[in-house]
Amino acid sequence: MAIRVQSLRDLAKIQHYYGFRYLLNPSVHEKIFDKLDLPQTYQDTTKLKVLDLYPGPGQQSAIFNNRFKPSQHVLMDARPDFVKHLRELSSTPNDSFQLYCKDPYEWQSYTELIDIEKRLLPSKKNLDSIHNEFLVLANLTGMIGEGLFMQWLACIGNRNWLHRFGRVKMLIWVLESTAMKILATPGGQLRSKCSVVADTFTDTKLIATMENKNLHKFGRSVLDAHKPVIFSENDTWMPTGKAISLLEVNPSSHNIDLDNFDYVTKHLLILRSTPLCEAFESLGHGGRDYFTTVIKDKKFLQKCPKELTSSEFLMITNAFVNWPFKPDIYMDFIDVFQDND
Amino acid sequence: MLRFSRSCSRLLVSKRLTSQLRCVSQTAFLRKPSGNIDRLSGVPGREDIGFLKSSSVSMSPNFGPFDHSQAVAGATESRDIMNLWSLLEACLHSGYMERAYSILKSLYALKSHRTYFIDDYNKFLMKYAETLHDIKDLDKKLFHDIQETFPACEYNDKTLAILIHHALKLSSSTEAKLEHCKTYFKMAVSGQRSILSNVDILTVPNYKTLACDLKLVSINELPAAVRPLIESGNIVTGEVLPSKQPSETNAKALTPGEVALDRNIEPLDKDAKELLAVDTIGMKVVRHTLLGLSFSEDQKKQIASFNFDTSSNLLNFDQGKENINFFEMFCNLKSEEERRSFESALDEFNQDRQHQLENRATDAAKERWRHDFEEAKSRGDLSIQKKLNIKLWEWFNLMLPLVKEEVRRCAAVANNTTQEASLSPQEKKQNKARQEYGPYLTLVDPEKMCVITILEILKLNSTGGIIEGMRTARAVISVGKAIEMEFRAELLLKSESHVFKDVNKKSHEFKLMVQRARATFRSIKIEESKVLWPQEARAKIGSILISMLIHIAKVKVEGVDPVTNEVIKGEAPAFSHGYQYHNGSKLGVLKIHRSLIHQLNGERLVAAVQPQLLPMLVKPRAWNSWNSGGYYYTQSTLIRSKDSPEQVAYLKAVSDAGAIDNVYRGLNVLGETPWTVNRRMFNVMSQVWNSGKPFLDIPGIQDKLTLTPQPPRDADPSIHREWKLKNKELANEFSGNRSARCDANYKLEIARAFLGEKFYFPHNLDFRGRAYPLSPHFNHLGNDMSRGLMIFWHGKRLGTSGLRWLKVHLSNLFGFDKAPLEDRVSFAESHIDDIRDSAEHPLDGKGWWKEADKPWQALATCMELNEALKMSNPGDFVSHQPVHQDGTCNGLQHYAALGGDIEGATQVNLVPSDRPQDVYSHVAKLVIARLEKAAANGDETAALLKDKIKRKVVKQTVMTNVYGVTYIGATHQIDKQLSTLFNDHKRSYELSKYLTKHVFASVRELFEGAHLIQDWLGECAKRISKSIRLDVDEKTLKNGNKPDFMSSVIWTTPLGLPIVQPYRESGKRQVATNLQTVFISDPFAINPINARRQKAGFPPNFIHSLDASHMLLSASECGERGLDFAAVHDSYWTHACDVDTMNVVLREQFIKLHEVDLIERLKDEFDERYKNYLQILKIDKKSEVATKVTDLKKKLSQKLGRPFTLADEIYMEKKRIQLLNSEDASEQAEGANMVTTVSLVAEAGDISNLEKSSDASCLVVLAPLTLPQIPPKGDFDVRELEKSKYFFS
DNA sequence: GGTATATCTATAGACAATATCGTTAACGACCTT
DNA sequence: CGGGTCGTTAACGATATAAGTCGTAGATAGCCA
Repeated sequence: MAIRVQSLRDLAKIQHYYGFRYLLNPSVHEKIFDKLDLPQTYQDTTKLKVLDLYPGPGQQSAIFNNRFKPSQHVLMDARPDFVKHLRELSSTPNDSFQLYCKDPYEWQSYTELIDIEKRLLPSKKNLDSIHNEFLVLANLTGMIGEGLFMQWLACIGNRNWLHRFGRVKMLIWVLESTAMKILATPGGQLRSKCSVVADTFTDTKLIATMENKNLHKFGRSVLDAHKPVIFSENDTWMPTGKAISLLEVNPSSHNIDLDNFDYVTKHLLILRSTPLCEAFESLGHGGRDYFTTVIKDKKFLQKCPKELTSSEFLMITNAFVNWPFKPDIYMDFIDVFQDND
Repeated sequence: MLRFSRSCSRLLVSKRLTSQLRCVSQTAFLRKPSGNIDRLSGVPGREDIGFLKSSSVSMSPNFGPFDHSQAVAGATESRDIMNLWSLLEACLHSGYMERAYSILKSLYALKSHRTYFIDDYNKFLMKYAETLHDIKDLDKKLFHDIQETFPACEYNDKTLAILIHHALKLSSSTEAKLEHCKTYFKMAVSGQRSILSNVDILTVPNYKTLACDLKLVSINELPAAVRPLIESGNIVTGEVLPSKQPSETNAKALTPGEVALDRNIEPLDKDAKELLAVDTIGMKVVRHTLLGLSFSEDQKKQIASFNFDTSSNLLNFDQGKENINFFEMFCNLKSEEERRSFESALDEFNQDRQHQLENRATDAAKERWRHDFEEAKSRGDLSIQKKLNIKLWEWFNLMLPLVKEEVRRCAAVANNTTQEASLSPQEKKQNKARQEYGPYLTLVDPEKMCVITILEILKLNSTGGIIEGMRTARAVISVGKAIEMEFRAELLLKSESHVFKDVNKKSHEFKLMVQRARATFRSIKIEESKVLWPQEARAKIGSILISMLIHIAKVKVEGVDPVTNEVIKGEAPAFSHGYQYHNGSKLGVLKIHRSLIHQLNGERLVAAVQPQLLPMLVKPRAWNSWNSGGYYYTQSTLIRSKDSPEQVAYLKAVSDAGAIDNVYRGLNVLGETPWTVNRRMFNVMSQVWNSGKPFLDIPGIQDKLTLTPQPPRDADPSIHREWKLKNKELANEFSGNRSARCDANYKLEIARAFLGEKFYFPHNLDFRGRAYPLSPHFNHLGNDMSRGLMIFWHGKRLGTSGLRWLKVHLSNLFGFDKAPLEDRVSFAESHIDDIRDSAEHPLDGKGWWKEADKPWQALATCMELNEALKMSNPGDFVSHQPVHQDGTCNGLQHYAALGGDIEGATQVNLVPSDRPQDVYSHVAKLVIARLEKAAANGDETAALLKDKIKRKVVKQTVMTNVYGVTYIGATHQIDKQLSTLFNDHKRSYELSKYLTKHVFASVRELFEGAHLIQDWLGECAKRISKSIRLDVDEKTLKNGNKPDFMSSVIWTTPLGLPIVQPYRESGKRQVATNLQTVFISDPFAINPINARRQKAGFPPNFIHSLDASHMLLSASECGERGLDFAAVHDSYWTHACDVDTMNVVLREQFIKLHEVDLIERLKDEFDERYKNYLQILKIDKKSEVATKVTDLKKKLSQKLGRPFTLADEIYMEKKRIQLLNSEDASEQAEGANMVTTVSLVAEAGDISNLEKSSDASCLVVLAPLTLPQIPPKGDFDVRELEKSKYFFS
């Protein structure tokens, strides 16, 4: 039986949105799913298991469920007002549509769901292709959203958390500003560590985004390449003043040590506009001497970090790993602020 | 010609400071004295210990308020002035006269500075004159400048002094000299005497010429400090005149016998001569005096062979060498008279050593490196693991040419001798930067700069939470500051030798006179050096030097090639500049290479301690003004308030009015107590230290930080997170241990240097008036270890009472301090065997002393007691051990006295009683009672905890509760106690949180009165910090109804010290340096206050200001009675035999302090100080007042044709007050008739019942600032405590 | 219905610092009337 | 000679960074009479 799809007006009656913003207009959702062409990945939806994180008012969950009829659809949310609403929604006699009242922010919640209570048991797939039986939906448009997204990205790099099951596709709603950071291109204004990491470990696409005056900041190339569905802010609730975007994250197959890569990109991107030959010195004692010896390409050494592609960063990381006098990357932190003159 | 007079340069400086802080504000009209303060004088006939005089001064200050209006109009200008000054000074001393001249022009352009401009011009003239050969040129230059370039500027007597000095120097004939000087003296602004008072310009020979040769002035007109020098007539010739009775003050310093010795010094000098031929005459006398005393043959030999040449015999930082043991010699002397002459000889010797010490520190370090290097070279030792010093010497030699080259370039830029055209754009930029920092970089000898840079960087290792390095920002500032300090010291030394040049110090007595004259000279000079380099300049030169060091300093390194697994040797920079992230913000770090770190752990770096941070060998310069006292060659300020120009201004005003002499008196007593190192304790500690093992609070040697093994890559994120946390914890512990060991090392090494020496601690105050020694590493406020290392230099016979107190002291140190005194005595007596064992076998015995609360001090006391008990009459033992008397929860004692709260007073032993009350046990009991009640109601947590509550659990929290500990802080304290009982970290924290609530509630219950006062203080602070002054600046109000609050809480302590809470928003800016930009705060910026900190800090700060007053009062009284006195805030120390006297004194002083109702006086002071201030209130929209206000606003808004803003409201009210305070009766009437929003609210009277919090139904109004009613005072009479045995015990 | 209490959410701020980039103000050279 | 225009640059301000904040104030709900 179909899950109830409600009007924006009705859903807006839920008292607290906890700073999150959701696309509620069903027709836009349908348009998005048309564009996503999920059946191509999930040919047999009877085997499809979906983990729906921060489903909130559950509009997208309902539409998705009605459209693809996955074998299991777990909605994880712990926020009282939404839980109340979702409980009603999931009370329809549809076994696959299950509410799990735990906070998706806690790693603990997943361990309990999967390893302890064994309520959701995704299959483990190899790294040859995108996981075809497991999908993650999430809305990270709240305050903690950006941080959580970055951590999930690290999980993809480490192949832990949900990504231990394989290359699990994720459809994630994020703030437009976050999406811009993730999709920033080499040389671009917003190029930063997270976009390099996203480039390296995933294939990420902008699927949909909210109409606003900042759209152009995505860059023509991104808009042209991804052709996102554009929707109006009136299709969403609640108005937070910040636009939201939907990203499709496809983990790529890779075999890279995240920690070293992380260290190198983090440090180089601090001096994002300094030529490499100088910026290398900030990687450790004698960095300039070492890297300028190892890397012969003079032109490359004149480039600056913000212009580098992910594969160039990879190359530097490899050189770093082979450096006999490399610093201890795990000592790269500050302890408590203690000051005494 | 408009003339203004200034009698001496000190005044000049003070005026100059005033100008700097002065603000062109019209606030005077708001500050009509109301006579409120007069009312405060209270009981007639009671003496004023400072408050009355001081508060009346600070109430109507001669400078403006500190807020945006100051910040914008005044402060930016005063910042400009300060920057220009420091640049002017730098250029003058670097010899960039042209640039200096153009800076003068800029200074001249600042109108508000105009009156003080002549001082700057004089500085210029002084330097300029040195380049001339004919006095006429100087004359011409001056009159050209005064008439043409700076027409609004008048010369003063200092200018004339400069002219005279040069006239004497440049004129060849006596006639010419006479003529010039005559002319100049005729031009005197306020008399010849005034000209002659410039001892920093006129040299001693000048004075002599003027007085003796030219006979232009009479000897009586000379400044007092110089007069004896001239009178003795012993200037250039150096001939020893038949000893005339030395004039005035120094008469006492010499006994006739010594003078006699002076004259027939030859025969005795013979044997010494073979050993050392370098004694100066003065030192011969010292040696001679010493040899004349009744020493053992051995000691006489020591003295005879001791090198009294101070430059080669500063402090002994050498492990192998044993310095002469003055202390032992002193103790062995039999007669009082001998001891006195010994001390005066030692003091004289130490004068010279202190002088050397403060001036030669960097050279000493460099020499040590060179020495080690050459020694290694001669041994042919070229091993890879070179000794640290050798490495440093190599770096020094590599760095020096770079620095020299940079200095050269800076000079070239400054002299415009670069070929701008031929330079690349980058070099042009560089040169531009050089123009800014160049003048500062060319002041100090490049060699010294190199040494300073290296030392500073090594010292900063592992600071700022960076594991193997330091923050860049800190490093650059530290280096810059160190350079500046070096410059100041050199400058002082240079100008001193200028003034005293040609003065031959051949005679002993003459030397003493010179010493005295020098002291006067120094005081003037130090006070004058108010100019500080801007942070920016410090950062810039620091970064230049550091980047050069980074460039050249290399270390040998080993690493494993990850591919081939071969061990590879190589060379890497010893320092590396990089960044780290913390919470998403970047932090510049300067990392030190591991191999160097390793070496640093093993070696001692003590030579790096700046001498300004060591105890002094001579009595500190006595405090007599807000910036004069402490060390001889470094300026220290009375109050440590580096970033609060506001407090400095108040302090200055009060100090100039002479209202805080009581503070100076107390502080000087603290500084005059001589100390020495407890040699036996030092030996025990050294032994422990050298073992490298952890012992008591000394951590063991640790090799390097090893992190826990990393979890597998695909482990759950939570596991990764835990791993990271664990690592942080490890690193924290590691660096904690390292710094603890490092700190212990500093202490021991300093102690080693001062073994057998007599030393003093110069003190100053923190912003609340609490006294701290200026030497930070080694002082009696330190931990148990440093306290155990120190004893009084003077010894006093124990006597019966002393012996008893010594026993009590031991018992107290064991934590057995809540029993009646008799019991404590018997506690010690029952452990006689343990005491002997501990004293005689500290490390290989039973180690009873280690069980004490304060083991090191306990051991020291055991040793002292043991020695005493060995004697047939222990009362005859001469004891050096300080004995402590501590208040029982001193904060609460003050609260109880303030509130007259009998219950509280009883608890903290203000009320006489047979046995001491133990607050902590009492609170523990209350907590248990509460928990039991809760447990009975079925609270499981309570049931679980109720048996766990011990005195110790609550102790710290009760103690810190008075000092405003936060809920979180208290929870941590309790958790520290509980976590030993529960294994589960999280669980114990939960329990602690629960328990904290109950402890707080219990304390509150027990000290009801104290908490009422605490709340009252807090509420006052809150209202004050949320108040608005009437004449605020527009900028303050820029954001609607949320103005920036600018008023800090200000009060006057009973001793008259004005306290300004310095809590303001940080206001930092980015400054570009060579390495990176650094984020530093601008000391001149006046920022909005931090209301939360103002509120949270006030109650404890107020109490601290009281306990500080009590301490200083007790100190000066103890000094008066001839006691040696020291204090750690609320713990008072003296000789065992003097404890009884001290106990009387401190009780008297406490009573004296609290006889006045301090809270009432505080409220009156607040009412006066914050009169006419406004507060923002939210009241019920529907109330009558609210409607009136709304109507008025509407009306005015229509009239203005725009919304009526908060700024308008304030402006209107300001106008009204102005009119009301007017002299003109019609204006007064007009003011009385004026209706403003504020007047409407004020008319309504008490509107506290109308206050609302909800936003919807309330109206924001301005109301006059009112402070809450004082809580009622209880019946406790503070005089009772006179008889309380356990008040302090 | 009202008020004392406990829990919940929203919210700002301390990004306890620095590199970089865009905008604006200021300055100066040059040209035309 | 004045003024206007254009170009350059210094100066200032804004923004992003990393990636398990957190403390608090204010609102709301749960409580009782």
